[in-house]
Amino acid sequence: MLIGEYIHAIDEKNRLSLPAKFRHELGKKVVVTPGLDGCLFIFAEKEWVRIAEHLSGSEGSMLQSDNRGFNRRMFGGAVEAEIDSIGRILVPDFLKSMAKMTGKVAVVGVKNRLELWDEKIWHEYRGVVERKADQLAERLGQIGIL
Amino acid sequence: MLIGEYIHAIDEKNRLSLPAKFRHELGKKVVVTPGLDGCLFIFAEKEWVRIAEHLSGSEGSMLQSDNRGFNRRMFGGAVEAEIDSIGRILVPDFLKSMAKMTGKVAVVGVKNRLELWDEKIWHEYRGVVERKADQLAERLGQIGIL
DNA sequence: AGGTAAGTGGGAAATAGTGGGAAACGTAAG
DNA sequence: CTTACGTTTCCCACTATTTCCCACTTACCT
Repeated sequence: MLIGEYIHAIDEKNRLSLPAKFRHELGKKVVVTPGLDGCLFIFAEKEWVRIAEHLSGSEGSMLQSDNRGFNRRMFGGAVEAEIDSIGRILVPDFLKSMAKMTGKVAVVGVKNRLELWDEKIWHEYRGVVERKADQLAERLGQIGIL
Repeated sequence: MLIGEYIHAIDEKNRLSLPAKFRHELGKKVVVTPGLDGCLFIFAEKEWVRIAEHLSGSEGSMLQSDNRGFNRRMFGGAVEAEIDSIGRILVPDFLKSMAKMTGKVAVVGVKNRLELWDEKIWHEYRGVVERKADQLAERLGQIGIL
């Protein structure tokens, strides 16, 4: 399971080190796609296949036209990336700019995917979620944590 | 069952000794996550698996904004930590700063989890709860607990 | 009072992350 | 067809961080 948060640098050659902790689970090939809320998603190749099937299978769950748009963005923007010998991937310019990445990037494990955020945007986002304490507590209660 | 309160030091390498009393019940792997009211939660690995399963209940969750925020906090904020040979774990910087930890940490057993508090914040919090104790007791009585 | 267990701290070795340069490749112009 | 330039890919080296190991101190139990 992919969990945890790491701050890494993306350099002028668009190289990004994936945290060592994630490498074994990701394998050597990953897929980078546009994400939601201003981040990018990274899936292990296997997981991507599963997700892709699932997305095309969920046609009924939203309006047809919305579904088409979502799929075009997801699939059209997706890129295969090899993890090189020292654990880095290349993030193409168009994805890098979609996520407004400038230097420092937050690499966040969210169960079955990684998310890439511009560091500043990530911290703002996290702050917003944190302030919704009531909702958080309620959901934790539902799960049986509290 | 995890009960009791201990004050331990967290050093500049982010190492924190877990009280010996808790070690057997926790096993050798634990998961540290953001908690509520400014503390961190620690779960035994087994307990975390149970929680994660509850969280990943619905597959459509990725497509709903509230779920994304909640999952990002729960999974992105969580970290697996091995208890080393002398009973210490590493608390990553981002969690340490989320809980505003500075040197002394209160390690509190709360049934199925541990909570980590900055010592100062913990004592303030406990003071507030103490002052509300009468009201709490009355409520518990109404519910029929006491 | 001595022995054992627990908590704390520091140094050395290993690893991870970053950056730069050289080689390979492709493209375009001469 | 050749050459020059720009881009991409691969490889190496440096630095910072992390991890492991050992030693000291304190507290507790016998």
